[in-house]
Amino acid sequence: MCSVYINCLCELSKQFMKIRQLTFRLLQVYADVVRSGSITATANRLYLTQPTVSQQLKRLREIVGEPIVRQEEGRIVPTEVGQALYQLSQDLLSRADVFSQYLDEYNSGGRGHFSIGLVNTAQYVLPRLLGPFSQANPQVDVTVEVGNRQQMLNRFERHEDDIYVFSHPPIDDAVLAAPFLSNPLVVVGPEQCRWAGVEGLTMDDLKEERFLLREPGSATRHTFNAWLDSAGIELRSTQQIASNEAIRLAVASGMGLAVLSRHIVADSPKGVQELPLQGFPLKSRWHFVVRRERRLPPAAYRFLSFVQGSLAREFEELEGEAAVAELLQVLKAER
Amino acid sequence: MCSVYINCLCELSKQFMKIRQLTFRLLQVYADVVRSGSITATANRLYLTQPTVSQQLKRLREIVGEPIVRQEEGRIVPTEVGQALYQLSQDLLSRADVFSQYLDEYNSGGRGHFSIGLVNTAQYVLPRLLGPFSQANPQVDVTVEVGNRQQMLNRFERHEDDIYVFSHPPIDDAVLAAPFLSNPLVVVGPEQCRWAGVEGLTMDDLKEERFLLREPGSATRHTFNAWLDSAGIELRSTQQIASNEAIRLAVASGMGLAVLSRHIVADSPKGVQELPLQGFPLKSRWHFVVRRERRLPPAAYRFLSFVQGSLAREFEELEGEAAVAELLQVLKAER
DNA sequence: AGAACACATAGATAATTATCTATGACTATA
DNA sequence: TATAGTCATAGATAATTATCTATGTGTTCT
Repeated sequence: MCSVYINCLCELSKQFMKIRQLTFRLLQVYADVVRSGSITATANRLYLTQPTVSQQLKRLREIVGEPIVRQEEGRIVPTEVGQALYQLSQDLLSRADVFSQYLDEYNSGGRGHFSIGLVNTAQYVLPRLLGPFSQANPQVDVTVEVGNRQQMLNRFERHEDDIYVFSHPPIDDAVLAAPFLSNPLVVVGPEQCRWAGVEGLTMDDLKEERFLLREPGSATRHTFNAWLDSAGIELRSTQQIASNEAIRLAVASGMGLAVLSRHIVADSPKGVQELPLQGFPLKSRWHFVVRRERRLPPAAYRFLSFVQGSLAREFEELEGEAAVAELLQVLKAER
Repeated sequence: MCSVYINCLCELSKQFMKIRQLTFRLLQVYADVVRSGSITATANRLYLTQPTVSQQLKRLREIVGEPIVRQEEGRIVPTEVGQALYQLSQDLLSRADVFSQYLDEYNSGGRGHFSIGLVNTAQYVLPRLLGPFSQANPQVDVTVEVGNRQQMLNRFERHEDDIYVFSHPPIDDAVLAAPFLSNPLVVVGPEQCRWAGVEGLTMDDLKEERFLLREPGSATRHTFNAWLDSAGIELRSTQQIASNEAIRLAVASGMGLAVLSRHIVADSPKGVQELPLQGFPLKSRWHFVVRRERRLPPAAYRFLSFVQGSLAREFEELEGEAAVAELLQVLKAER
């Protein structure tokens, strides 16, 4: 038995407490005995028999290596060492208790940490969900990661975040996705765009325009391309710009038109306007994406619940709310 | 099995940590794993096998109810809960360590408490031992009880103190006594006493004098009486006074003569002087008295050692030092 | 791809712990 | 001085824990 080695090391210096055998149970029992001054009373309170408690005390005494209580006028009173031990017990037990409370909070999701990875476009709406959530759960600490679709896919592959937001969830069996919010894509032009007032505007009218596009990995671009393909249209002139914000500014300064999430336009409409192109807005939706195998931190779960409770109210997204509700169901079942 | 009841209470609220099974050993192992980031390394360091450590972690995980570590790039890293648990471990272990140190100090006698019961007369010399001891051992807290012989005997009977000092130790098998310091009894008279210069002064000369005596229980009185008896002398006139100090003052004011410990006269010689009566000083000695069955607090043991080391030096009491050394031997053997 | 390493799991066993019941000893109190 | 109450001890047993060895499963480095 290996324990021999270590015990030996301890035994040599003789007077050390045999700390390795010390359990919180013993301390609990001991503390109660000191408080009640009676072994029998403690036994009753803890649903034990009196000899059991006596023996626990004996064992604790052996662990400490010193008498810890004595009987005095019918009461059990701690010796000097016993008093120090009692203080220790109180101290240790209350600390363990604090930890236990922390665990509770952690499990309820009211405390802790989770990280969420957003594709660029989503950063315009997620704050509207995260803000109120953080307000309501100040002890929860959220990390928000933002990147373009490819970067987010990389993070996703490496399991780096707890929740992801994609327009087009990666196809993967080990993944759960819930479309929680519609993300209408609209065509935007500069403020004084000549197409603005045109009724029944079609893509045909715009084919001479230059279109400013996100990089090929981008979901917005992908959706737009798919639509162009299905409509059999090819753009005459395009230019690639890496950020939505840069695109908006470029559009405002008259460099061309663009397809953007309507949320972006709503968020910062300066210098641009939505054009009433037929067939638009293109429908698309953001999805919450979580990995099946990854145990979702309770705080992340709580966030999803929170979102589920506010989509209908704040965003009139009944479908989204239902989808998130279903996601939560599945997660709960798998826990 | 009774454990069922309590477990049930816990199980109902579900997420609580199973604190009763938590041992310090587990925390030690866990803390080491977190520090080293490796199960195998910890196993080696603690002279265990790798599976043993793995299983300890598993058990700890079950106790906590949450995953506490995960493997990440070959290292074991704590989860969020695991980090909190690690902090807890450190905290608890260091507290237990402090207690362990306290125990050491207590056992070495360098810290703690003991009480010593003195008969009145001894209070004139014991401070000369206790003072330096306290100075050298500031963490030791000594209670000194003082009373007349009868009062001390009562305390002794009730096991109220750790060490007693008597001139005449109570006869009791369960008692160890070491005569540590001589206590010469001398006859004293007022400063201008006519007997002061007389050569070959005998009791016969003094039989007309009034003698001021302590109460019958007193050792001083007892010794004096025994001497009177053996010399076949009966005193003409006596008066009983309860305290040595009061007797000294009474003698100084000419109320009579008295037999007192020479230490008292040495301590406060004002108004009195020793008379050169033949046969005096009467020999007597103070004894340290301890009960065999009572476990002497280490601090008390340390005090006796201290005394043993200073008697020869400070009091030229070689015999006393030997007697205390012997006492310590016996105590050590009985521990 | 193969070797080396790190961890997990299974199965076995010895040691320890947690309990109980029964009984004995001591101590107050009626 | 009975009597009741409190604690200690003994003896028995079930449960848990601490270990090991052997083996399996992934990573990581070459």
